[in-house]
Amino acid sequence: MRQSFQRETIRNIVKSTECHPTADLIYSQARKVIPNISLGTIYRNLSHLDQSGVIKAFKDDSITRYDGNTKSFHHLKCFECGGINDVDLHDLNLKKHIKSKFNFEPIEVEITVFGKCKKHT
Amino acid sequence: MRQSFQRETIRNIVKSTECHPTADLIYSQARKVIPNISLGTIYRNLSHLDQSGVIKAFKDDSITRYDGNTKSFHHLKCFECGGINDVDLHDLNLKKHIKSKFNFEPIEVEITVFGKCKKHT
DNA sequence: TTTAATAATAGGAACTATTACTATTTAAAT
DNA sequence: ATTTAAATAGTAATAGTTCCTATTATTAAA
Repeated sequence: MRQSFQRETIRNIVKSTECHPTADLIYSQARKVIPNISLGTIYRNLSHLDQSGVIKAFKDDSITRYDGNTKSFHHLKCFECGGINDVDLHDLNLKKHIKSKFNFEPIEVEITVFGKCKKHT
Repeated sequence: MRQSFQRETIRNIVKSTECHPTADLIYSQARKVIPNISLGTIYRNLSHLDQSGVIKAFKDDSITRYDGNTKSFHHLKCFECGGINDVDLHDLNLKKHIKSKFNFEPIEVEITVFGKCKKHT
């Protein structure tokens, strides 16, 4: 993979926030640095970065969001403000349980908990 | 809510399968019964049925699937065949854990386990 | 240090799932 | 039977994303 200023810029934008930006938000941030960057470039690079494990893509409703934190796999999503927080719910027991009970070989466990965050209780 | 043959047909299609059909699949099944049914009618009614708790909608990647089983909330998805199975992972402990550890009021827990089903191990 | 090969880009068209719009039809309450 | 509003068919519009193509830029090799 050859290097490009566009990809570095996109990488930095995703890595420097915890807000799980969408392609569109990343696009508008990137345009501040490279005014004529194209949306195709945003998507292509986000995809590369995701596939190479540098960032992590996930679906929020029907929109893709990107996470600079590749360590935490689970999310707490607030019904009130839409905010999403990364958490680690260490799913090992769940994996064992699934393997023995359902005869299914678990590889990845995706958990999203919907509810109310501390700001709205 | 007034009754219609279209809605009943759609309901029956979703209720009589465990394959989590998409709107498009339901559309083509419904056309066998009502050849000129429109896709808008499919979506409108699936939405009604979901909101009234008769069926359950969920996102699989970027497509919406519909589940006649409203009791099981969690899914096992096979990487190999794409098949999705309903399971109940009784998430009560998870809810307690989240509430105490993250100061977040959990309402619904969505779990999807990706891996290999018994046909592919 | 030029050259060659090809990855990456900008810009725009195309695609897919879904929703919105509108004139017409239909269920069911009066 | 008449009335009223919900539901419909058909179609246009939308949003997010991917695809396409001519051009540009990075890197490896000569």
